[in-house]
Amino acid sequence: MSDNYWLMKSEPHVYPWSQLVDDGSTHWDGVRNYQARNFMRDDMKLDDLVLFYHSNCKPPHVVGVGRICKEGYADYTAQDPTSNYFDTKATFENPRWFMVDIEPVQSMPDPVPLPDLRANSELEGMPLLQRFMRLSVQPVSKENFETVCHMGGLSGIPER
DNA sequence: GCCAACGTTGGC
DNA sequence: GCCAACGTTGGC
Repeated sequence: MSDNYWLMKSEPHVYPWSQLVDDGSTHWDGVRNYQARNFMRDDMKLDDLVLFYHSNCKPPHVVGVGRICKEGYADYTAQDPTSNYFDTKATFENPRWFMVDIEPVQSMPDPVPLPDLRANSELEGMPLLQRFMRLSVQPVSKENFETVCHMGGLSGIPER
């Protein structure tokens, strides 16, 4: 099993954690950034765990742990002219954009606000906490992942 | 709602 | 292939 850990951002007014819990799983469409795409296409593996992060809210916070339940495949919204994410350069042969599927594993009993993450010296160097870090899909070290789980009130990294 | 940083686009 | 203009992100 791969031992990669991740963080994915979602704006709660667009797609909140509670929606993922209700849906049971979702496809992570609409990512239009090459670095984030490459992570999803090349590096995210089945059963990898993901910190689900609510951005663009007060305060931003980590709200749950998810799991990759389908590895990278073509983001079909790029080929759908009616979609907000339509991209004229995406074709069946060369889909250009990729997505994964994610499902909820555990909700954080105590969602972890960004200021708390910043205040924890154990998380120094965590990509999320770097200035002007905009990547919506980013790697997290196992150590950092476990620390955030503890801060959120979990006993450790969830079973998958 | 401000705005800095950064990614992308497109003219040349 | 440079680079200015533009759009987006996302914390504050």
